Amino acid sequence: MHILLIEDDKAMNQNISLLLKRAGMMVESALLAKDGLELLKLYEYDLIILDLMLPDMTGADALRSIRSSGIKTPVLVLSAIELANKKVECLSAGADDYVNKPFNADELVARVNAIVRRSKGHAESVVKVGKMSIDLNTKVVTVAGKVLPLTGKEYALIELLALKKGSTVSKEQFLNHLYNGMDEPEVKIIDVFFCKIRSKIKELSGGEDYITTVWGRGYILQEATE
Amino acid sequence: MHILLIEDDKAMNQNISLLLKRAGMMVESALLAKDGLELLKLYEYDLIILDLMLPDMTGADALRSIRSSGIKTPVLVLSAIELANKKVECLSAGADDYVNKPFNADELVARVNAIVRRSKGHAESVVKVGKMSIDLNTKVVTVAGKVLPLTGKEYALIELLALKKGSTVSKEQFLNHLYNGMDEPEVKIIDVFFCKIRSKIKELSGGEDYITTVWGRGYILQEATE
DNA sequence: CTAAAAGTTAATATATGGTTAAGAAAAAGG
DNA sequence: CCTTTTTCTTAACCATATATTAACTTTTAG
Repeated sequence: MHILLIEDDKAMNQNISLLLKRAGMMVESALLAKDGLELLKLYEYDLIILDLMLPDMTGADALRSIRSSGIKTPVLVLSAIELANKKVECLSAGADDYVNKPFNADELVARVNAIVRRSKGHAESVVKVGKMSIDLNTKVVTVAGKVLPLTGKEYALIELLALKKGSTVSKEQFLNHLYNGMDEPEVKIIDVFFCKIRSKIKELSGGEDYITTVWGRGYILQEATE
Repeated sequence: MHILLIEDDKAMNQNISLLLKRAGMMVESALLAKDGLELLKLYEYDLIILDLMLPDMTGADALRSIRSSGIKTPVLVLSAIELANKKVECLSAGADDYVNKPFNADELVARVNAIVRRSKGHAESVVKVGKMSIDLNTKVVTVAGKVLPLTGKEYALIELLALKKGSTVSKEQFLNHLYNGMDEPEVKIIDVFFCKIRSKIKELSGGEDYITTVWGRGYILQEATE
């Protein structure tokens, strides 16, 4: 993952850079907005981390000039000051997230990952099976054009099926996806959820159902073959 | 992006023109204020770059005459001299920004982009949902033509909803927007605020309410669909 | 046939959201 | 400063949506 870091404070710049590199990311630094913009014209990045207060340009202006030159790379704004209207200005100027200094290292890494994942996913985030389409970004599942009303856990099941489309997913994998090993309920819950999900899908599709049971192994997302 | 450049010095005019064109902008030049005003009556521009010292009129006078003829196109004033009172005079006569000569090429481009962006944004900073409209610039929310009396935090909630119109906003996101991670109160506060906001909206709208709860995920700004 | 696996349904438990009131904190006014 | 008023926050309650379990039925493989 390539990240462009625009931050004038050298110590802070090095600090963040190290932090991100340790998390396996490739970081390029710029001390001025001007330099950052120059780099943006030459290379492609997955994310821009932008300090709000730079000597040559305010963060919001830098952001606007990034966006107006047609660059759609996600931007995370870093700010030392807590000003609500700055935040609003940045978000409306096209920022994807806003983090205050001082920040927690792990949180920053997590946010960076989240933003990049979100932006990458955007291109290929809709999985389709028959009349059903699963948008992994907005987390909305549609059947025959209508929204499938799913609860959180129900969605999580379909999500995993969509992510692993083409291969069978075991009940243990579902449990793991839903509870991460913490306070896992009984395996049976998976059957119960699929029962509910299927009846909801059939209601909208007119009897069709895109989840196939693989006896003894789990479930797989595919059109019913009969 | 269409720019009108009013600058009498031919070398400088060509210089700036080239610079802006290289940044992908379309530039039309005028050597006299008179000519510039004539062009403004005929065509529409996204920005006017105006030299402060022109042979036939001072920049400030040109500016006043532009504004008095009802043209709201943003103006960036270019000046060879750094006189604080000139700057103030121009800004109060309706200029949007003020740049000194000599200027850095990249900076000028950035400022131009910034101003245009800002001015465009200005037009679309009002988010509307049903009878409710949220002006992100003046921070005033209106329902059925009447001003909705909101406290600071209450407004901040609606503001984030408006910024993220079309997608669900989680309670954690609201907390972050309101408190920036510092001394965050309990999540419950979000429910309490929405309860109050809703009752205020309903009072003015006559029962309608434009905030929809997405169970387990957050809130979303949209007309009640029933 | 039968034992294991999966489907289904209803009941119970838990989590989340709506609402209100009361106390704490902050802002406004003297 | 101190007082008054407004705003913010917490706590408590209830209603409802969701999650989980349990019990029972159906299907499947051998």
